[in-house]
Amino acid sequence: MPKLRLKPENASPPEALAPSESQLAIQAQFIELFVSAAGVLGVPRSIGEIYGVIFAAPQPLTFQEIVERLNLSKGSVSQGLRALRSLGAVRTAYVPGDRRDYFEPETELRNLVAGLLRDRINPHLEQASDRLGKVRQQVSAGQGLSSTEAEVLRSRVNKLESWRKKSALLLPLVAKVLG
Amino acid sequence: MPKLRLKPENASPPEALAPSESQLAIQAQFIELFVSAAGVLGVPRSIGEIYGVIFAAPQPLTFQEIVERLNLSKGSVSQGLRALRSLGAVRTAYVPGDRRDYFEPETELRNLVAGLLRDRINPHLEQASDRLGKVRQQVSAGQGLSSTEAEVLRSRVNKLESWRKKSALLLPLVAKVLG
DNA sequence: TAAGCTGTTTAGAAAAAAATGAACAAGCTT
DNA sequence: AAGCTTGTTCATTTTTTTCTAAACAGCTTA
Repeated sequence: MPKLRLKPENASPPEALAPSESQLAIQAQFIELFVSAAGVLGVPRSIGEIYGVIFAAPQPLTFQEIVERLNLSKGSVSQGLRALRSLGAVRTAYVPGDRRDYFEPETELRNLVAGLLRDRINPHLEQASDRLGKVRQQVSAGQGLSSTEAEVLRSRVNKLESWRKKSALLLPLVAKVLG
Repeated sequence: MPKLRLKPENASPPEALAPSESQLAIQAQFIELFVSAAGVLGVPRSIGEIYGVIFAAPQPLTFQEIVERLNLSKGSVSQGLRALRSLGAVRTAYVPGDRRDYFEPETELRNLVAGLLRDRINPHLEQASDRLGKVRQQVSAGQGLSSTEAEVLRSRVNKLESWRKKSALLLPLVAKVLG
């Protein structure tokens, strides 16, 4: 008989028992929810699954538990957890006398949104600011444009500038409402 | 000598002349900007290009002009324009005596954001509401949970509910600030 | 009604993104 | 130090998304 890949059940570390059937059903619902959210946010499905399974767990989960419950490869889980930590969406919890990492969810919307803004939105906004300056220059210097054309282009650049300002106004407001 | 694929230059329809060099440079800058924005929003690059080229043009563009300026296939442009129209990001402009469609950009941030919310966010929020009800039910009915575990899960569900409420609060506010 | 435009649809190719799995590092334990 | 355990890295494979090209539909004019 080949190796059966049994879990070592005797040396009892402090991890959760195998989830009951109803726990599994609940977990599945949570995961669905976050997978759908991942779709909206444009992040990989697996990241939604990982956050979901952590969010659905009453206690912090180990890396190994995440891998087993989701049937994902270690590689995917490792990468997914890295992304989630960088967003501040999961934290590691310390468990005395256990070398393994335990993961628990950040549940404050304010902090989750802040992470998204920091990691995904802000860098692009800054880059956009640079580009916008460049466009403005070129439009000013523009040769070979009829004056009405030049006028339209200037107004387009001004529109963009006003978008930028409104965004800059909006983001702090978002933070405030969520806090 | 094989066919040279000349544009018929004699029958002069009301479309713009070939853009000058500086117009091309300006156009390129605008396009870069919107391609980058497409990245943030998670829409295909080609859609960013199409919106960009329309935004950069002092006059409305024809389908054919978009195809030529971007070196995209007719298929991509057709699909991209459909998506942009569905978002309300481009409109068709009527030109008397011309059978072709002319495209011009929606430039009000308020309307652009409204389109995104309508097409991309709202459907997911509604779906999330449904799922959330389901989870709540299952957590209430949940067997095989210790009472502390059940307590944590209930609080997680409540968190989700509060996220939903805050989002519902936030979206109108966004509309207001942008208007 | 044939022939020419204008644009749409869609099967399949090409490109991009995501997931896997095997090698590897780092830390314990014996 | 040899052998676990825990997790990371990264080259490769798989899956998904995006783009293309060719057929086609609907008008308009000859």
